Amino acid sequence: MVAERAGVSTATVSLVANGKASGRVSTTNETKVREAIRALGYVVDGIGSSLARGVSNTVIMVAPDISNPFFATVIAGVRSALGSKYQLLLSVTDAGQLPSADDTRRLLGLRPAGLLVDAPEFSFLEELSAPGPLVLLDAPGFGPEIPAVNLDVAHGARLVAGHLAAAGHKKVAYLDGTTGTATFELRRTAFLETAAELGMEIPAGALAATTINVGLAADAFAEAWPRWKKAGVTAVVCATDTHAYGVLQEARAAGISIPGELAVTGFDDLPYSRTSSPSLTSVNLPGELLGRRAAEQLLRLIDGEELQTQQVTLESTLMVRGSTREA
Amino acid sequence: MVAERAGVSTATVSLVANGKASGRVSTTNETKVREAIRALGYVVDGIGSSLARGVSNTVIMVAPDISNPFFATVIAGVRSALGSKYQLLLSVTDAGQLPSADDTRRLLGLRPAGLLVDAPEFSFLEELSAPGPLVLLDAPGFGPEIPAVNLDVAHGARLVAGHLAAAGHKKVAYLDGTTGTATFELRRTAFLETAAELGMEIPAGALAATTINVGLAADAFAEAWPRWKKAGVTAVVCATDTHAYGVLQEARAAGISIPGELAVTGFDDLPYSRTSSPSLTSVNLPGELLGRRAAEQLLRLIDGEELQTQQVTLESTLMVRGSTREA
DNA sequence: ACCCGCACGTCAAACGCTTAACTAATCGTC
DNA sequence: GACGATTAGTTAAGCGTTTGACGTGCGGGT
Repeated sequence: MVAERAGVSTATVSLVANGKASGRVSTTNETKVREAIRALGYVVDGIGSSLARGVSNTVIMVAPDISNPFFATVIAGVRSALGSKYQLLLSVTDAGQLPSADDTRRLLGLRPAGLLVDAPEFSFLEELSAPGPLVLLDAPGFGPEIPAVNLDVAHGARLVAGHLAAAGHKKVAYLDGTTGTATFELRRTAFLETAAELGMEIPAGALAATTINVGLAADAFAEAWPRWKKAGVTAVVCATDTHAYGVLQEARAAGISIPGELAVTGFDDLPYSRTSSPSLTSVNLPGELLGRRAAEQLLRLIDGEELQTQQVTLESTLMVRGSTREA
Repeated sequence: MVAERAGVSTATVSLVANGKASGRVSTTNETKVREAIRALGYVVDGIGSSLARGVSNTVIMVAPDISNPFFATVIAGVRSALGSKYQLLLSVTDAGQLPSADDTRRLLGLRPAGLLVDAPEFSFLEELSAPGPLVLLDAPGFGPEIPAVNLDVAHGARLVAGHLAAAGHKKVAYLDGTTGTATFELRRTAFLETAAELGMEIPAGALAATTINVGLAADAFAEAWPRWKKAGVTAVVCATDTHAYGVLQEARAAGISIPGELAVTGFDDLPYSRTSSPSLTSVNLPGELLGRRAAEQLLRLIDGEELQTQQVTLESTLMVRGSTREA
């Protein structure tokens, strides 16, 4: 044990190890303790410490969709804001699955200092007895009483509509993502509304949906294009970049000139969109910022502060690239 | 408290909650306890439980590179093998960074039932006093005494060489990944060796390296291609699919016909490789299996079994596609 | 009747740490 | 030189479980 090696009580060791030594421990003893800690490679036992304090120094982030490259940037933001005081742990669910209530309960049993939840749908958190500090990421559609940091995807969708309208497109198609997901609902409705306001038309049948997958999107586009072309569609708006990749690929295979014959837009601005050919016009979502802000809010909650704003919304930006603009 | 509501002691509650009731608790009491548990929404406190048992029911996986889509499949495998007995938690490091020794120590302070480490380099684990059950993923170059599940990337590289030789390629270029990383070293040396054995030549200057990034790979290829072409190179082997995407993109931009004028191969078989155009010949690595096997080994270690094989190596397969074969 | 074993429960120690409360010693201050 | 204030350090009471050691009845065998 560290205590005996340094010739002090465990209380003193605890004080030193937690940096609460000033005014309680003499410098001589402090160095002795540090010395012993180093020599023995002692690390404060997180379990014991958590039990005594009633809470761990862990922040748990629940995420459903780890394969999304966007997610990595969110994590980076979270980490940078969290610093070294709290240890970030990720709990992932199977792809596309929502976190199970059971799993979540067990997570709470670990007594995290705070919880970050990045799940589009999440029905049961409210039921949980004492959730403790909690911040939702990119989860619109929850009450304003629950702290969240959201992305203004509706705004992004309006930017896309504005951009295409300004470029003179009259008839456009929309390739939707998984229906029923909040973010995709927002993207679609905002786009359709704004398009209508700006005098653009979405011909009958020019709205298709598919799950997120390059190949499926390519198929969906291949199937729909003859109809769309006949209807006079000159631009296709994709609910996510992944869809757009499929469209680009299929369009190239079919010899459709982009953006000459058909303009294509994406959403999410995944890394590949910068370098694809043609490069993809897309709505950039500030992932790193999303993570950072969420973690900052969480830290405030952990410190017992009142949040001046429960709901934070981050703007998205339109990155205009080759798929909608001649080079 | 559950105990008083059911009119029993906490000991009895513990027995029931852990399924150790048979032979110790009467059925009447057991149902009473279960009833109380349900009514109160009681969940065993992980912290208290971990302290008492000396170990938590958590498996921690350390991973450096969460943005790699390959990683998601590994996770899926781990989860499926782990089942619901252990809770999987991920500890990610900043992109490209190795886990810091300090972080790792703190993780051990959480008393995980086991540790899964997916880091190409990891110098200090051996120093850690009592690491407990530990399995390394895809970390060749560690001693055979430390349990690991590895991917036979060398075999994959040989398959690539064989495939190209059989297709009649005489002069090939190699676009390497970050040098110094174990997996890339293995890929390169295995490829170069086999290529030589099979009578293929890597002309001087036909070996370039770049970090993993589509754009950088494209640049590197653009810069090197005139030389390579002059040297008679008819195929370029990429150390990772990401590089290959850059090459494909640049080649298309430059009007190089693939695979007619130049064959391209990748490595990792990322999801996009199936659907790119042309589709990419690549070495498929069994990510899901990697995760599953590693978790299975870990479970054995946790149960105190001896491993019959400390080191497991999983075969990779060559997926021959359009980038090396006319359709 | 008596003893044994069995089924059912509870006790209480232990896990490793934190922290309020307390003691002891030192130091000014009047 | 006595007293409060300050500083340094310890004691011990938890935190919420788990689990081996103990009862305590009760039925069966002799």
